Amino acid sequence: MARRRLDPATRREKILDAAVAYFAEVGFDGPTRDLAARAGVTQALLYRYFPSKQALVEAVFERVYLGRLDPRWLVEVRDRSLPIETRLSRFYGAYTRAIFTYEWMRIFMWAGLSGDALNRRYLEHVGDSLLAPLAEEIGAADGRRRPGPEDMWNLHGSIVYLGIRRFIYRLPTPDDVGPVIEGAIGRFLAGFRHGA
Amino acid sequence: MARRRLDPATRREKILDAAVAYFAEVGFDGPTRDLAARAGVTQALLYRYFPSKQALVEAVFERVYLGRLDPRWLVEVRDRSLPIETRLSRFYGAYTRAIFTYEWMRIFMWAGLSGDALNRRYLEHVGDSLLAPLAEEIGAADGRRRPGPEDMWNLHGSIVYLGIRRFIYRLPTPDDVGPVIEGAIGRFLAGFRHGA
DNA sequence: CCCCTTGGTGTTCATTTGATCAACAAGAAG
DNA sequence: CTTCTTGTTGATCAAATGAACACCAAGGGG
Repeated sequence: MARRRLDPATRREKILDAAVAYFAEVGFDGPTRDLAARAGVTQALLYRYFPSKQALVEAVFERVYLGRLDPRWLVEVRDRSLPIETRLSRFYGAYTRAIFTYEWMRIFMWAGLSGDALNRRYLEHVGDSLLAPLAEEIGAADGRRRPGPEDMWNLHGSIVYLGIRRFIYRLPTPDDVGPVIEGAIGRFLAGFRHGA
Repeated sequence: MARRRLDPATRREKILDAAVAYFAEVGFDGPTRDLAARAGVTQALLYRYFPSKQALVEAVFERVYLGRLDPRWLVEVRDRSLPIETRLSRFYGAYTRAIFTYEWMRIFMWAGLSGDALNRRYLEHVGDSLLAPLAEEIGAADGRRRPGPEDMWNLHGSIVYLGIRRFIYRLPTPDDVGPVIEGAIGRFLAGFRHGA
């Protein structure tokens, strides 16, 4: 086998990169031998950089989850000098740019099905720290009513489902998600104002 | 081991029932020994009723997918003597009663992630044979415009995501999904009429 | 009551898979 | 050029897993 020495830091990164792509594709039950082959490395070497497969999986989680959500998004959402439509569009534009990724979407779904606690914590965070402020801003813009949590999850789901169709089910979806998202937000706001 | 003889048909059904529940929970990589234990049967017996694990998995697919969608739903959707809101609510009421099940939702998602062809065919069917007629009826009721496919997927996703939150991510959701669905439909229609 | 069909079990096999370890060799240091 | 550190490999182990098979016994037919 071609034996090239890399310094531990970069080798670890290469393995992690391969692991993210590999687990995203086949799930966490994928054998470490196949993963090693993809990383261009022997299976034994994985265990020099990670004590166990579980540890490698957790490093993948960390790599994928950490630093995805930018706190500045919320600051901009609260900037009431802009119309609520614009703020929501910008927020979900940034949000989908962050998570509409083959790796993120699929690893999140594999982990969700497997019952990983990180998912629930992440989604509780979405509900409490993202959707709640959004609802508050929509309520403030409307002046009379404020969307409830289920209303907000409804909007959220209508947008996220586009990523699910694309990355989980691998179905054809529009290249540019911008207009679709703006349509969803526009309908949500208009529908919220006129009626339900 | 308690050895009770059942006629092949019922035994096969019992194994299939257990397999549906088991694979829904742990995914298709779950070992056949655990499945057999759940079915109250030896692992070897599985191979008397199914030639391979793959065959068992396919039998599970058949059991779960077949006969879920009722053609009568579409007939009722096209009954223009009723307001479009009512027709959509009834349709999605029936649809969610059919698929908002621990087993269906999770097996569908496991299969989707694994890239099973049945999923794509099912979703193409949803798009072509369910959402398209729905869009036509909404267009006819509106008189001027007709929602595009992405608009319809948007409505669909906003509703299905509720099931994803409940059964995939195991997050708390309202016991009665009726009002949530009606809210989503109401907002969609109102938003479609007034604006986007 | 006996027999005999066949549903069911216990055991075993070949692979696969996570993990370990002694040995090898790349490449910096002297 | 030699040496020594250590990144990397090939071989190997034990457990898990899909599958096969000889044998056992439940329970209907005579």
